[in-house]
Amino acid sequence: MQLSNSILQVIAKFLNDKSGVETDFGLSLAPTRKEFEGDVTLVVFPVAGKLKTSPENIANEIGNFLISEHTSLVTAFNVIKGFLNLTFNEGALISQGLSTQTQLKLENPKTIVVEFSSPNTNKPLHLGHIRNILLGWSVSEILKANGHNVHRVQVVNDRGIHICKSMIAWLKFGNNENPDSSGLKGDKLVGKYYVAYDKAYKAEVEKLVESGVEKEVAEKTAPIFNEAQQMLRDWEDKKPETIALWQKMNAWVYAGFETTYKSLSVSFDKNYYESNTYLLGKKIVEEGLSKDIFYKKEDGSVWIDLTEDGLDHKILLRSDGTSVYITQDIGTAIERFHDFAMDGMIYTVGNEQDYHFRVLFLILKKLGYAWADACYHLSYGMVDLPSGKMKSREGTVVDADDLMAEVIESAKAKTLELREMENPESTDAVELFNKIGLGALKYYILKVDPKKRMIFNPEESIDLHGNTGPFIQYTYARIKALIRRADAENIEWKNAIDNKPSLHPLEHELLFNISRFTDVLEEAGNAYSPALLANYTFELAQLFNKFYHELSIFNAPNERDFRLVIANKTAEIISTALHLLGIKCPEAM
RNA sequence: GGCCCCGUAGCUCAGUGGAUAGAGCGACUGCUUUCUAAGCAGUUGGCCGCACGUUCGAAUCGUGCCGGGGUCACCA
Repeated sequence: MQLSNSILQVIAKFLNDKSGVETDFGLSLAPTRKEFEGDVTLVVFPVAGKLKTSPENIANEIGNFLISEHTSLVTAFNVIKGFLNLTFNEGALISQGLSTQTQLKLENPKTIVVEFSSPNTNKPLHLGHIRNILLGWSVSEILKANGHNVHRVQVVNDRGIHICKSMIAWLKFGNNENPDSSGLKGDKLVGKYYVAYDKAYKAEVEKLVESGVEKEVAEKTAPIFNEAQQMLRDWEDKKPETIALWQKMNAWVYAGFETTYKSLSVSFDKNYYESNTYLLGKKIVEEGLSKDIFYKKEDGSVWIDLTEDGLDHKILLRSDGTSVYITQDIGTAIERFHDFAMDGMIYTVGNEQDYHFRVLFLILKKLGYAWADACYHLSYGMVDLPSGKMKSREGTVVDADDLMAEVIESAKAKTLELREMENPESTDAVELFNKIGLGALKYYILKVDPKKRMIFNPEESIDLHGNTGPFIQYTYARIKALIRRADAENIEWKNAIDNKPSLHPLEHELLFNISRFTDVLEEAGNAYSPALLANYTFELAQLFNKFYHELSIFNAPNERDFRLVIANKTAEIISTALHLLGIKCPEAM
C-alpha cells in the first residue's frame, strides 16, 4: 500500500545516509500482529546485522527519526525485541483507506490469453470442470483488475475415436431421439449415448470371450468398435452424412454447455475446436527439424531430446506422419499468438498434466518464442468427495447442472427458514436464491489454494455460516441496508471526513484492512490465486461485523456520517472482491 | 523405480524466513426494548508427518526418510 511504501522509502534513505553507502537492507513492512500496538512492523534484525548495532538501538533510532521528521506518515512507535511497530498517521490512513482503488492501472499492461474449461463433447460438465471454470474465470478477472488485457478461450475436444463412439451408438440405438423429443439437455443426451456405446461394447466383448476368443482379440474385433473406427475414417474422409451427424450432435452438446456456462455466469471470447487445430503443429515440426531442435528416427517419427533439461525424449510426430497431443498444443499456442498478439498465456488444466506443460513450454522456448517464458500452467488439484475419488464407473461423478440446482434449492430452503417471504417464486426471489446458492458453491471451491487437492463436502458447500460466501454476501447486504437508510434520511454523509475527531480502534483497523485490498489484488494476480482474495474478503467481512456489532452508527450523531463512509467503502471492496471470484452480491438478504 | 505435488486442531482449510501457529465447522456457554442473530463474544481443541542441517530466528529454506496422490503412450 502507498503509505507503507512511503515509509519504506523514508527508512531506506535514512539508513543509507547513516551508513554512508547504498545498501540493500531488504526492508519490508508486514501487518503488525494483533496483540501488539501498531499498524505495520519492520523486522530490524537484518538491519542491525548489517550496521553492527543492536536491534533495539537501531529500531529506536528509526522510530524516533520517523516521529520527529515524518509525522505525516507515522505518529507512534514501539520496540519489542527486534520488532519496530509503527502506527500510521490517522489522516494519512483515512485518506488512503477511502481512496483505495479497485481497478489498477499498469504502465505496461500485458495481453494475456486464459484458457479454461476445455470440455470433451462426450461428457457433460461435472464438479471437476466447475473447479476448473471457476479458477480460470476468477484468475482472468483478477488479471483484468490488475490492469492487463485478458482474452478468455476454451478449446473443445470435438474429434477422435471417442466422439465416433457416441455417434455410432446414437445411430444404432437412438431412434432419432433429440434434445426436444427427449427433454434432455444436449450434452446429457450425447453423454447418454457415449455410455450406451460402452455398455454395448462390453457386452459384445464378453460374448466373444464366451465363444472362446482371447480377450485382447475380442476387444479389438468387437463389431461396434469396428463400426466406430470406420466412422472415424469416414469423418477424416469428410463423408457428408458422417460430417452432418457429427455437426448435428455437436450442436446439441454446445447448446447444453452454453446453458451450464450461463448458469455459472461465465463466457469466452473465442472457442477453439480440435477438429480445426489438430493439424496445426505439423508445419512447426518441419521448422524444428531444419533448426535441429527435433530429430527424425528411421521409422519416420519425429522426436525431441529433452534429457539435458532433466526430462525425457518426447514424440512429436508418429511414424505414420500424424500428430500427437503436444504437437497440436504447439500449433494452437502459435495460432493464439497470431490471434491476440499475446504476451503470455495461462492454461487452466488439472495437475495430472504438469509434465505435459513443462515439456510444452520448454519446446516453445527452444523454438524461440519470446512469450514462452510468460506461459503458465494454472495447475489445480483434483476434487474428491468425502467418500473418495469421483468415479464415472461407479456413478459418483457430481454433475455440474445437478449440483447448481441443489445449492440453489438449498439456499431457498434455508432462506425461507430464516425469514418469511411474500412470494418465493417471484423473479427477485429466484435471483436471490441463485446468488446465495452459487455464492456458497463458488466461494467454497475458490477459497482453497488451487494447487491443493480438495475435498468437496456437499453439506459444507451449502453452508451459510462462518467462512462462506453467504456470510460475506450478508455483510454486504447489511451495509447496503445502512446506506439505504442514510439516503432515506437525506444525510449528506459524503462530506463527513473533515469533521472526524479521532479514530476508534475498530475504525482504524477497518481502514487499514480496506487499504490492504490493492496489495492482495496484486498478490492474487502474481500468484494466480483467487484463494488469497477469498480469504482476505472473509477477514474483512469478519472485521466489519465486529465493527457493526460494537459501534453504533445511527445512535452516534457525531460519528454517524464518518462511519457510513467507512461502511460504504467496505461494501465497495467486498462487492469488488466477490465479483473477482465470480460471485454476485444481493442488495438485501 | 525416476520425476512432480501434497502432509498444520476431531473435520475442512489459512498461514510461502520473524513475535505466544490462526479461521471456519463440530461440541459447550453467553449476547437481541439498540442500525439485518446468515451476526458478535467466549470455552474446548496442535510433538505444524519424522529426523538432521542452514539461520540471530524455520510450519515456511536444504537433505534424507515415512505416508497420500499424480505422472513417466506412436492416448488426449
